[in-house]
Amino acid sequence: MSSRKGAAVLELAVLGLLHESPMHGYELRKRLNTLLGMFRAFSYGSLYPCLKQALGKGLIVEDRPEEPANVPLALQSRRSKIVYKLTAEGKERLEYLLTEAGPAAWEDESFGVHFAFFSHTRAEVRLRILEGRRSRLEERLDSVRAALARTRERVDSYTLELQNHGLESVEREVRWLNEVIGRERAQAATDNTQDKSKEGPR
Amino acid sequence: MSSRKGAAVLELAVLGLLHESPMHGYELRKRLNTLLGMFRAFSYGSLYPCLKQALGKGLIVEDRPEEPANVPLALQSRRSKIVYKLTAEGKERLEYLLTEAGPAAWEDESFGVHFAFFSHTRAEVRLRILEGRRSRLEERLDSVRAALARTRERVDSYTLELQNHGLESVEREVRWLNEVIGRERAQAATDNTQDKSKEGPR
DNA sequence: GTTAGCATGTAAGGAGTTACATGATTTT
DNA sequence: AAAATCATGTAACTCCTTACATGCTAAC
Repeated sequence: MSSRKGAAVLELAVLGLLHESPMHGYELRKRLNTLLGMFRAFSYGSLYPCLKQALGKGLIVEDRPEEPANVPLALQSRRSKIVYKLTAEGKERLEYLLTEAGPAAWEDESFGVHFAFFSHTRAEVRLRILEGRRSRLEERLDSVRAALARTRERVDSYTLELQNHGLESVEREVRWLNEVIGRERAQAATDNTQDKSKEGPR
Repeated sequence: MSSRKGAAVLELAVLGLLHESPMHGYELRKRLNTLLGMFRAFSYGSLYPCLKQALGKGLIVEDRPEEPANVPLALQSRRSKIVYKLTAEGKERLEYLLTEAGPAAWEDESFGVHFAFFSHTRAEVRLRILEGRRSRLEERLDSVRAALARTRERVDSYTLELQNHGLESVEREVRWLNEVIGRERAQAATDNTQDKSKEGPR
């Protein structure tokens, strides 16, 4: 019961955004829902507990605005903006989460968040996540296509329409992944040749 | 609040599939994940409890295969395929669920299932769901586009890439909805003129 | 006769939402 | 001074997954 697994996706998103700049919860949520707006949305009911937990783990610290010292305690506003910022541990944790290149990085719920912070991810890890995502989608395509081929007879037109739309959407995402992977590889090749002349620092 | 909300999506999918033909759980799950394979997947851990609940509500009945009467009880297999089939109440419930034309029908998680069974849905309800879905997506587009316009300066290239991909995916879905809506309207118009000559039933 | 796939189930728990409750600040 | 929006927080609940546990049936 002691070791929490943590709200993987939300935690990563929060740490990632706070890495760019300190923020308070309300703003964080807006940025979050802009960043991932097309894929998912979070409510305060999950954000604040997540912040609280991250605080408990020492990943972030509160930065409450200074009250002037001469104002009596009783009159100080009991509620004010709380700006959170990343600690060193938080940065470490963020880096760790970004380095995980397993299913946890390429499933539907998490892929978007991981991609959004690719700038902070090593090129090698990026490639593995992109390829993992691609094969995940291709598995799905294969299994649905196989099933479609098997059930040729029963054709409800709406069901078919939906499945075709789904197939096309996923095919489209695979093409996009191919483009991105292509660019990544080209980039990696360039970096490698540069490394040869410059002698790469790990 | 006495009325259960029920596992809306899964319940609908189960009733819808059982309406087409009786089936046992294992097969149901496979059909489910073919039907919605591109959008979501369900595990047995949610399917069986759902079936149990539907059984309790009298929406479906078990159809255990007949054991030959002369086999002693002790030897009868205690475990066999359980074929479920829809009851009259189940059909009513299915029809009710398919008639709901609110957010519950056009949100991300539920739209696919509702669409899949559009054959059993009245034309008027279909249109409202399709339009509801479309405006839901357009809201999302607007809000993300507005946010993008506001934060022009800060351009992380991966974040931007992700947001653009998301926008394009959703734009594509809107175009698809437009096509479907167009076809629906044409169909409705045809049906109306036919109704004039034939005097429509119910 | 043992692996692989078919088939049914349950307990514990994760990740999030909804609805509520409250306070502070800005706009009209 | 009212209304809108910014801001923080919690309790109860929902829907689903994971991991486990079991048994049957066909194929090798």
